[in-house]
Amino acid sequence: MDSDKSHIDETTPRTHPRARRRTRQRSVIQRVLLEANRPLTPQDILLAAQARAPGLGIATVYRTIHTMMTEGTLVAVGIPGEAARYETAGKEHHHHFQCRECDGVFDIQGCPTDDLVKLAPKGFRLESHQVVLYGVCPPCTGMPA
Amino acid sequence: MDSDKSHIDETTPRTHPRARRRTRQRSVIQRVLLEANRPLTPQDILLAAQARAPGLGIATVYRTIHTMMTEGTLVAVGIPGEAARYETAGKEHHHHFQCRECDGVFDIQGCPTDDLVKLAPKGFRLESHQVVLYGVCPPCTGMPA
DNA sequence: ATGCTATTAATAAATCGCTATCAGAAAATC
DNA sequence: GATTTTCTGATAGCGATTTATTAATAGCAT
Repeated sequence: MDSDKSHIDETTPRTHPRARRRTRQRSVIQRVLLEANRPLTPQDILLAAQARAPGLGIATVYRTIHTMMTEGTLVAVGIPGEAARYETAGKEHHHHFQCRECDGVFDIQGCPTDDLVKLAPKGFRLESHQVVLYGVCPPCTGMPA
Repeated sequence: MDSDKSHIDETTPRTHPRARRRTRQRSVIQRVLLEANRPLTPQDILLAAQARAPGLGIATVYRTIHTMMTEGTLVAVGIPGEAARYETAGKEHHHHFQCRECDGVFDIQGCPTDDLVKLAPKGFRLESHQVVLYGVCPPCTGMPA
């Protein structure tokens, strides 16, 4: 019984669980993130998920975020001066737009990568970049969604 | 005594002083910011300034930052996931590079503004933008400064 | 169904960045 | 140099975000 586990190579030291379980809370949070199609704050996630999983706690949101980040199914999106937001991994290279009215962050496509690469001065090894556009989103300009 | 002040129009409600004094601490902090030529965190400022003003406290750094921001001689620079940094105002439009080794932030010149403007999707009113390049700075690549 | 254990909700507590407080130090003014 | 009032340093406090704790709940394998 006990010797059966002795050969298991724990190369991935898990902070949390060793065998994942499919819980209602986790499913709902994952669905919220998938359907949002834009980066959400932990609070955003909590609010949206509580509609489908009453009683959901903020700690579970953070735990699920960690789990998904570890799995590689979620990535953090940082916006200057803001708490981290999270969006599903696997999207193609893109950047973000933040509305100064509602503070919402939206995905935008396209990127003048070549032009940005040229900005790196001599001696600086460029590895990645990030663009954030600021302004007002359609709903906040009075336009219908 | 009291009536003398009654005619003063306090249109600018000062959080802090009304008549600035030239103190050693303030001079040193301002010099640090001017000579840095790149955005510094309050902690950066504190460390650099303490060399020239022993005993300098963090509160004074924050106070001076506020004072200078109010004066318009300092602007805040936000880097995703980082505390605010500050650099002297008046520079022309530019962006920043952050070293993932030392976390230092450096000014870079040039900006493909036209290309970035095109990224804003229909219905989004673009007002400003920010570019952050990530990589390794010259000193951290082993190169001499 | 039962048992094992991952998971959860609630909440306490730790961080972090920044601000307020206040007595003493030090500019500016006389 | 004495006076006045700003300025400073030390530290407590605050708001926001994130993590740890813990007893109870609920997947999942048997």
